[in-house]
Amino acid sequence: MSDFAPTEARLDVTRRKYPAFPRAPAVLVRLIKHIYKEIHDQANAVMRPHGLNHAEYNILMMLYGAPDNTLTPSELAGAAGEKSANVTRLTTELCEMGYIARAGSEGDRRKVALSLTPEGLELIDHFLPDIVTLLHRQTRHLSAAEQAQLETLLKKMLTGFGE
Amino acid sequence: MSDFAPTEARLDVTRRKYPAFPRAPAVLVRLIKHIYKEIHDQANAVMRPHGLNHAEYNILMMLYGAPDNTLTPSELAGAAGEKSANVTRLTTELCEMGYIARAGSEGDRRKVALSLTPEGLELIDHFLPDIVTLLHRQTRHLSAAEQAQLETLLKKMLTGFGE
DNA sequence: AGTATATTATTCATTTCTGAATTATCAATG
DNA sequence: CATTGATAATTCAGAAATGAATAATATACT
Repeated sequence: MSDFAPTEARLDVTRRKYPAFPRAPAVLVRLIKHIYKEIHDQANAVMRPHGLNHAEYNILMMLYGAPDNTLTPSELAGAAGEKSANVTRLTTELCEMGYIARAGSEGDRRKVALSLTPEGLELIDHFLPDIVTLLHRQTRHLSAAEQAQLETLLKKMLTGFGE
Repeated sequence: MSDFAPTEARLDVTRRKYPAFPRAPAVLVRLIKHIYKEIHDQANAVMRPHGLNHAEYNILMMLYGAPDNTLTPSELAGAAGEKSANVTRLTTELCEMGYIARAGSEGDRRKVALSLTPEGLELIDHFLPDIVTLLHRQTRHLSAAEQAQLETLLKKMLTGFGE
């Protein structure tokens, strides 16, 4: 599942037909796609026994990391990398499950405050060990130095992605 | 759209509450998620005028890079990182659009051969300039050396991801 | 104050994806 | 050659995500 050689071979074929196709950027994009899909699938598998999926896990963790365990839907969208329409759906479901609560914001009445409930916090404590294991597994081939280096490079890549 | 500082802040909060949460792996995973989502959105936007989405683009490019412009559905699933059920749907649609063709495989009658049609090849030639531009834009902050380094590290991360 | 512009969140129809069967073929073994 | 177990592709129902439109509130400007 992790043999990247065929991808390289395909890229060579592509470049023979279309020499302007930039090898390194294309490899990077394909690698990131493959890694993301694995991360996504594995997170889904780990979270399933807890009754959640990857997206819901992310929403909860963004709130867990927020001051006061509270964010607005649009902050949550940015933090979790979800479209706002999707955040509405996900948070509505999480509300129904009792893990987060919705409240109007006093300062700006357009805004909505989404907060973890005690049940949500309890759930997080319950699944975090599995996630920690998963994170270690997903990075186990990289030394601490390599992780730091990779972090630097990915941040650089992300810089100004939207312009 | 590319300010990663809030993510780091959230991670610090998380680690104060739950010290075992591994900082570097979590950052890497979140970075990859963010970059992938950007890549996905931008590819969707670029391909839309051509009547395709990111997934369909990928399917076509995997065939473009294959010997004889032909792959089986399961090869395609591995190459494009899509679930096989999804490959069936995507390729059926691409067949209906006339960009690829389905044929039974002679050697093994369980297999199906999916090939680019001349129309498919023509379409690819037509959209590739836009994709090349996009790929350069997405990696423009990285030097050639950095791209090579990043490639090495991502490959290392991907190694044995599935075990 | 009144009007135009921007932001926030949601809704809705549609598209896209997933996981769990199901069907068909192949390969190996007794 | 009959049976068992793997592999390939598809189907299907349900889940998840998207883009475009809407409603409500806020901000800036004249």
